[in-house]
Amino acid sequence: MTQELVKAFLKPLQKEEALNLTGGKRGRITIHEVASAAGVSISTASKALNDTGRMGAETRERVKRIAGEIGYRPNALARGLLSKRSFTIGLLTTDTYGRFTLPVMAGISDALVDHGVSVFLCAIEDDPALAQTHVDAMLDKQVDGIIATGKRLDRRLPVDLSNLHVPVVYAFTEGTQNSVTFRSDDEQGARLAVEWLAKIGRRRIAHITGPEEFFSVRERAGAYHEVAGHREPVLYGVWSESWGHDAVEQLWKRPGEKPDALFCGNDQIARGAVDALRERGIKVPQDVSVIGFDNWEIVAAQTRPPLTTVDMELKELGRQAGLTVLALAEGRPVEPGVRKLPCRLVVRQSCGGKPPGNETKE
Amino acid sequence: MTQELVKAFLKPLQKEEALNLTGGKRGRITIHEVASAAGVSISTASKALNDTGRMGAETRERVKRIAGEIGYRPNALARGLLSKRSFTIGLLTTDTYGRFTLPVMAGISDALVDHGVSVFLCAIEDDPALAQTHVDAMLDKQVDGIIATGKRLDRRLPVDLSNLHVPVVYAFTEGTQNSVTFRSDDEQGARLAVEWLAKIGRRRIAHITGPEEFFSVRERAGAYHEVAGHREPVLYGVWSESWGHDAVEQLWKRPGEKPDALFCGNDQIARGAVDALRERGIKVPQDVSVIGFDNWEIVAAQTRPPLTTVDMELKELGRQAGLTVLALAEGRPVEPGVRKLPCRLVVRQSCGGKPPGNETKE
DNA sequence: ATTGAATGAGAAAACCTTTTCTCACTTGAC
DNA sequence: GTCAAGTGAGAAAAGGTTTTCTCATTCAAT
Repeated sequence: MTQELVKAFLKPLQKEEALNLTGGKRGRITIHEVASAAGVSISTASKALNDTGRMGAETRERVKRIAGEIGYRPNALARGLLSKRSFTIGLLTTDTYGRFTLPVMAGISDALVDHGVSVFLCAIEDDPALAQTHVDAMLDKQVDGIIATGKRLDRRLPVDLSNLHVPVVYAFTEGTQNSVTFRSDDEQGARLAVEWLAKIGRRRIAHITGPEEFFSVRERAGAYHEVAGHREPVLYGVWSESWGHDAVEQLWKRPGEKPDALFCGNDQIARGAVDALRERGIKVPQDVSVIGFDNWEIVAAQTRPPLTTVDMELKELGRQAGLTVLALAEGRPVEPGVRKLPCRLVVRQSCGGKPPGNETKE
Repeated sequence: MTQELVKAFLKPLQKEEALNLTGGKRGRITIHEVASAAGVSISTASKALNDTGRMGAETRERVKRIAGEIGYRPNALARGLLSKRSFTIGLLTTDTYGRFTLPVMAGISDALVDHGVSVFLCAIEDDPALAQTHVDAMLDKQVDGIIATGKRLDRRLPVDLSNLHVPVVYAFTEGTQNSVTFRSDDEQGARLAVEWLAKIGRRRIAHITGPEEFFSVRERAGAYHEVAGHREPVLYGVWSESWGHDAVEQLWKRPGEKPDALFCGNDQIARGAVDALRERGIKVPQDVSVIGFDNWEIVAAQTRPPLTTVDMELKELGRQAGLTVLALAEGRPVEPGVRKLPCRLVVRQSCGGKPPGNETKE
């Protein structure tokens, strides 16, 4: 037993010296260093660190301890070369502004960081050539998968991802046949908003929204009609504050009874509407309730009064997209199709009805 | 000559068959496939594709052509393993909101995409553990460098990057000793704003800004005093619309002559100020000029009237940070120190003076 | 004809890690 | 005292690419 011990202590020293003389490399610490410091072979070191193979418990512990002490971290490139997994995914987005991409990104990162996966972010405007460049770069780097995201549910990315040999998941953008797509349930979100207005006693609910060619606009308008009926008009326009402002002008110029609630297609429109109402001396929420869509903090929370609005839970959407692409990368089966994630109502002060306080934060 | 040709055509075919039989691999196309398809060795294929080594022009062309035809793309992992360059950098940010990070990111990506470099985006709130996790993951993946960015010039990231063996560049956040840091020249930006107001004839310029503990607030206030003197007060507050609103109330409640211009610390404050002025029946820009800071499109362009504001050129800042980290990664020398990048005045309608039209877009 | 250089192309090592296979040694049973 | 089984650990291959070294051939010059 003593002999073995002596051997065990002599051997590493010899190797160490030899190695230090030859390879005074400035580079990172490799498993080579660990092995020689621990007086074992590379294979044993590897097996010790990965809890695989057969070896004495003492050896395993010693290798692990020494690896920790000298700060060994395995080279992901070398590991990936063999395992065919780079622990890297690509996020492709057309939303340069970041309004939708950032929460999605946060969710993805959040879901994947525990799995050691990093995310390449590539903002491709609507430039097919740029998109292709980025996709190529990602594939060269052996990404385990790609998540495509955009700023519109009904738009495709300017690059075809359908025949890649890595899994692709679509989030908040239109996917291809037989792909997995995550999107918000705008219908349910709109219903949530209108039902809330109804619940707090509003009866004349108008809907001011974006361009009718947006799929989500039509979906939201559909749900609005289902719940609110057809008593008040739907005003289609653009996604801007000034349109919200103008729409209120239009509504209040019409003869007859005025709406007692406005369901707006996004927070910017809602904000424009609130401003217009205030200018007309109409009190929000006492006289008219206003509800937005998106829960874009910077707009919704800074409006006076702060906007009650519908949150599309984009972070959760990103989280699920991340987990899904990971599952696909690991070969686990995933049912293709479109998954609609429910929206959530964020109650602030622009509707009245219920006191603030249950407002959930981002 | 004919014999050689025949040989050249026979050889690849034989090899091809052999390879197809043995290795019906589902994986990507490797240089192996290129070599056998072209009837040359791997080494020759590599040299042909990289324009290195000695070989006949015809061989080189043939290899290149065939590589193109069968869609060969080199495996960046394998390449990186040898070359010690992963053509990957990490972007670390504490700005989860993306207000500052996104333009910076766009600039970095823009500058580096041509060099084949991809960017890992890691949003670390203020969580040191999360930050360390991300940094470790990046280092494991052998990033060629790291860019650290934040939402405040005078704050450090919650993780120490000073002794990494990869280059680190700081952008819009405080760097460490002997590092390269890029930041906006807030002093010059503020001067730009105040001088513009003076130029269009304003004499009583007040300054409504953020918390005094922000370095950039003090810098901007300093420049403001230099140009405008001390006739009007500086109102320190928070970075919100409501503070802009309140500050105007304060200013107009005071006895005596009122300001004819407001230089605001950011666009949100400016917007709140504009709203407050309108509520008081004061016309912008006829009675009072208002100027913001940040050129945050979503706020600046949607304000009525649209805000004249100072753009910090964050995209350019990102571009330079990207090129710098690349230079460092390639071993080119870079002078350490803080580089201040000039701001740019974006003229919209909230100041009057000059008709709109020279507004530059993002 | 023989040498020398120049040319074209391949063999092999290297990068770092994981995994499979093999080998030597110990232990318990006969 | 021999055998079988079990145990601990190392050798070697693999992954895809680049690079250096070596070899064989050609051609010009002696």
